[in-house]
Amino acid sequence: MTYPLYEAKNEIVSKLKSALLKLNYTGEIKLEIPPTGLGDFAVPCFSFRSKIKKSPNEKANDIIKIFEKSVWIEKIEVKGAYINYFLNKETLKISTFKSISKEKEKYGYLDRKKEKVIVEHTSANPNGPLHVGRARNPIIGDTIVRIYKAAGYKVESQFYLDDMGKQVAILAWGVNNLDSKQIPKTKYDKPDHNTVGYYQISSKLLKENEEISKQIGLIVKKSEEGDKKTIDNVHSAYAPVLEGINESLKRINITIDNYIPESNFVKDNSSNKVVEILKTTKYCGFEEGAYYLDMKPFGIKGRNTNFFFLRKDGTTLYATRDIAYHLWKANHADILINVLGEDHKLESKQVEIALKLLKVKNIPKVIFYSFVSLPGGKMSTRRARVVYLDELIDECFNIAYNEVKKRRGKEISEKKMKEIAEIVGIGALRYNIIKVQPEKDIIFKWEEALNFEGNASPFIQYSHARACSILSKNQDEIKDVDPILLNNISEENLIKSLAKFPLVIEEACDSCRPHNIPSYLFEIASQFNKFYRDCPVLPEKNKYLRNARLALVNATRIVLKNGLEILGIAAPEEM
RNA sequence: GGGCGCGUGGCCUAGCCAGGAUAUGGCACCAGCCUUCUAAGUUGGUAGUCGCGGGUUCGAAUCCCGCCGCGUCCGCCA
Repeated sequence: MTYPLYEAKNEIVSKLKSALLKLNYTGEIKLEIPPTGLGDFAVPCFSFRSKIKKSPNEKANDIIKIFEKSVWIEKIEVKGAYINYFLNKETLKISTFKSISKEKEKYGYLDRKKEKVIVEHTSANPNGPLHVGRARNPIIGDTIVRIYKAAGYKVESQFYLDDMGKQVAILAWGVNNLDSKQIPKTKYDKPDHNTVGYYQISSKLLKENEEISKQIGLIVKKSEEGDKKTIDNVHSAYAPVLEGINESLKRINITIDNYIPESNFVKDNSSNKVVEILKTTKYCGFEEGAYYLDMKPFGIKGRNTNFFFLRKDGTTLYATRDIAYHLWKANHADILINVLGEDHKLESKQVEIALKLLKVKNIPKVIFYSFVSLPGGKMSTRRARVVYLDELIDECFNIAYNEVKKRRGKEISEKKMKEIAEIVGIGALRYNIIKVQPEKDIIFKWEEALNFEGNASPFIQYSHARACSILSKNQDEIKDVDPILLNNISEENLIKSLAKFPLVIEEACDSCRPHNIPSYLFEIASQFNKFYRDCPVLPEKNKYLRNARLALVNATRIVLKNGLEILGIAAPEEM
């Protein structure tokens, strides 16, 4: 499928190319979006070179002299060093309407591609419920999954399950040795919350009691040696935690396609194969029976640049198994994306270097996010200084519920109010996290997380509900739609923005910027509300104009719904 | 000590990768707009040395160098 603005851009670029050729100008063509009122596309002429010395303004004038009008270009202007292009409004209106009404729930989505993508995200230690500190991970990850799907890729999400480490060993020891009476009751009757107490108590005991510390160490060692009984025992300890995590994720519209246990790569011996190859590289070093790679030649700096991949007792380390996992992933997909906390930056770099030494071509693209911290500092499951994701979800629901009750309490049923509150609350949560660039620090403040006004999901959902409300009140068939009749400035701006949707998806995907989607949807919702203010739809007497406006409302509804879908946020028909 | 990331009105944030036209929007605050399609909306206003100092350039929030602040990492942990 070819979307309207792609046609327009192609036309400008190809005409510009031939103009430059004729004039003997050289240089790269950059299409920009100019400030409001100066046209739809702009080309700066600073960088064009010519034999005779001329100012950018003179060059721009030379170019537009030989530029012909066309289907897409209605007007060309020179302002300073810029050529400003004004699109033919009729062409834009007609083709945008045609495109949206043809593609419907697929509008904006890009052509199917052959490549398969694996997105690894969340991968939390299954020792307790997800907390807000790492809550960005599933939300960023799942949004990336949805963006890549919208961009036409086949996508699989994976949760790398750390079933061998010390964290799960501590948990397993607790489950095996502690009496359930010792475990404090939690306010959530959920398997992950019911289990985390074992972890918290045994990690306290671990510090105080050397014998316990030894026993936990033994669990780790046996796991790493691939002892099936131990691995199964650990599995039954963390299984309820994982079940609880899954439940929470499901509530915020996230499902993981596959859980990949770390122990797989010990069982199948692939981590040992990684060790054998790494040992043969010239960067390999040996220290008291343990093996490492010297990372200095690869630009890694710090107190200690040795990257150990084999202990003196012959067992592998977390990073070694991670390398084996990536080796496996590289053979199962064309594009790999990892969503990781910023604490994994060094490890991720070490894995990347090792993969290159193993001649792996398919190196993952990694999105690092900064931790969400509390006003007093960072969160910690061990010290029980946490806000759990479940608490945040419930708070979002409660606030949303109060809002719905305040506004609609007299009109709609309790059940309906709860449905709406769930949709609005979850939306607010996901939107608030995804609208900020992953690498920015977030200090978690309840009043900000739960602000439902302005640039927040309820605003967008509300606009969608408004559109649905208008459409549901219309009894007549929407036919003979003539978009050319829509010449109010609010209508024209809205149509232009609707036309941009595919470009936004492409950009969000190519540059891995999930936060582009929320800002685009905010733009659409704002413009729709301005249209709503300026252009009455149902009361409009002229039936042709009324039909065209109804079609515009429907087109907006489609874009809002499709866009919210990419964010994993439901689009309610009423609020 | 070193590496990496971040620093934009009182608070939050876009733009930075690919330098370019009056720096984007939101929250809060002030003043308006509901007998008309849901006011979770909308109009206007107050508010900015783009952390600081240099440099490159016709032009720097954007690129380069130095410094400051915050986060994070530098385990035979995960």
